Amino acid sequence: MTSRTPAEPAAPSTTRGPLRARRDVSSPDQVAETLRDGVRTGRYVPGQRLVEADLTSELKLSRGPIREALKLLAAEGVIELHRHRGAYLRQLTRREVNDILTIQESLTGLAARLAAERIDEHDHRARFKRAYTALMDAYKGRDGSGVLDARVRFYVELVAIGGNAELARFVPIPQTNLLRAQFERHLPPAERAQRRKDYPAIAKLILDGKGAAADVAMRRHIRNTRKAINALPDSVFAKEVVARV
Amino acid sequence: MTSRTPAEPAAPSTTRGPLRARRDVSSPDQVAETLRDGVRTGRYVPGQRLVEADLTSELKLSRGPIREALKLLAAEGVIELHRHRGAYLRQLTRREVNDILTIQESLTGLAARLAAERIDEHDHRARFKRAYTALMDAYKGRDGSGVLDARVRFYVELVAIGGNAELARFVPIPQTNLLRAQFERHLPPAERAQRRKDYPAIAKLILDGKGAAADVAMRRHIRNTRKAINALPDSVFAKEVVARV
DNA sequence: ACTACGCGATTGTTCTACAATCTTTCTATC
DNA sequence: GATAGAAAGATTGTAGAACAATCGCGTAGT
Repeated sequence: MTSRTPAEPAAPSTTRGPLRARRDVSSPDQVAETLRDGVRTGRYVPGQRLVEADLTSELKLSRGPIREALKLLAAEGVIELHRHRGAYLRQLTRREVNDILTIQESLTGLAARLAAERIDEHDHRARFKRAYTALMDAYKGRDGSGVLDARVRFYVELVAIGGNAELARFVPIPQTNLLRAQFERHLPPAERAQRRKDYPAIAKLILDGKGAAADVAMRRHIRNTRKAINALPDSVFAKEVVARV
Repeated sequence: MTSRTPAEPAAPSTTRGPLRARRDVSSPDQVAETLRDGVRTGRYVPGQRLVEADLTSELKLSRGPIREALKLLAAEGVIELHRHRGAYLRQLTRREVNDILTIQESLTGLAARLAAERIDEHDHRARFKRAYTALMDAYKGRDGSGVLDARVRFYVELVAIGGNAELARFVPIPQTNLLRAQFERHLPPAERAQRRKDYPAIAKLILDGKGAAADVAMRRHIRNTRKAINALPDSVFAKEVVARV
C-alpha cells in the first residue's frame, strides 16, 4: 500500500544484495518485504531455514533489525519460529491449507462485496477494470509468473477499492504467495483453466455493484481452489507434526 | 492458548514487575502478552505512548526483546509504530472501528459456524457449555470485569472448538480488548443488556449443530455491536488523522 | 545397535555506543 | 508580543561485541 508505479514491472531483484536505505521505511519492514518477495520469486522455498547470520551478511544489517523482521513475519504466518532452532519458511500441511483457505473464503468474499459496493466511488471502476484487464491479458500470454503477479495485484486492488484499511492487514497476501510457491506448479492445467474462468463472472458482478452475488461467487472460487489443492497427493504437503517431545 | 488453570481468577497482576523467565516462551512473546494484558486490565490506556526505556526498566529486559515485542504487537494491530516517534497504544477512529468490526463479523461468524459443526467431537460440547455458563454467571453477578473476561474466554473457546488453528491468529482477541478498553464504559447499560440477550440464541444454535444459523446469528450480534459503538459521540473516538506533513 | 557425552553452530539476550530524528526550549528578530 | 529559526534534550534506529542457553550431530564407549 506504499507508493506504487503501476507501469513498471517490479524490478527483477533476483540479486539479493544490501537494501538501500529509505528514509520512510524501517529496516525490519524492508527485510520483511525482501523476504516476502523472495517467497514470491521463488528465491526461498517452503521449509527452508533462514539463518540470521546469512541474512545479516546478505542484507548488510545487524541482527537486531533482522530479528525484528522475523518476528513480524512470524506474526503474519509466513515463517515459523522455533525457539533456539531458528526460523523456517512455512511449509503448509494439508490441514493448514484448508484452514487458511477457509478463512480466505470469508475474507476474500468480504473484499469482493465491499469492492462491489464502492465500485462507483472515485476512480474505482477504472482501477478495477485495469487490474482485471491486466489479469486477463496475463492469462492470454504464455508468461506464467506474469499471471501470478497480475493475480496478486488484482486482489490488492480489490481490497484497496473496498476501502477497509484493516482488511489489508488481514487478507494474507503473503500467505497467498506461500500457497503459490508450494502448490501452483503441482496443479493440473485443466484445474488452472477452470479457476481462470471464474474471474469474468466475479468481475462482472463487482462492476455491476452486486455485492452479495460477488461475495458468493468469490467464495465459491476460493472454495474450488481449496478443493483443487486438496486433491493433490500427500507428497506436496508438509507432514503433520505429531508432537514435540 | 498456553496452559491455563481455569479455576484461578487470573492473578491481579496490577504489579508490573519483571516477568519470570519461562523455558518455553520467548521474552518478546512474554512482553507482548504482558502488554496485551495491560490493555485488558486497563493498566494502559488507548493512545498512550510506550517508551522503550520505561519498558526495559519495568520488565527488566534489554531493548532487543522489547523492540521485537513491539514489532509483533504492531503486526497484530494493537499498537502503532511511528518511525523515530515511538509506539502508541492504538486509539481507534470511527472508521477503524467499523473496519475492524466488519471483518470480525465475517470471522466470528465463521468461528461460530465451525464450532457448531464440531460441537459433537471430543469434549467440545462440555467445554462450550462450561464457557457459556461462565459467561452467563458473570452477567448475573455485579462484577463488570468478570463479564469481560468471561466473554473473551467464550470466544477463545469458540475458536478452539472450531478447530481452525489459523483462525486463532486472525480473530483478533487483542483488538477486541482494545475495543473494550476504548468503548465499553461508554456504552449505555440498555445496549449492553441487549447484546447480552444475543448469547443464549447463539449458544443454542451452536449446541444444536446449526452452523449456518449460528453464523447468521453471530454476524447479527457483531453488527449490532458495531452499530451501538457507532452511535457513540465523536468524543470517544480518536480523531481521523488528516495527513502527515 | 544403542546410549551418553562432548563439541560446534545457532539462537537469545545484554550491554555499550552512536547516528538519526523528533520535540521542546530558547533566542534573535520583527 | 509574536514568530521563525537555532540549539538542546530525549528517544528511536542500528551496529557490534560478548556471552549464556540450547540444539543437533558426530563420536566414543558399551
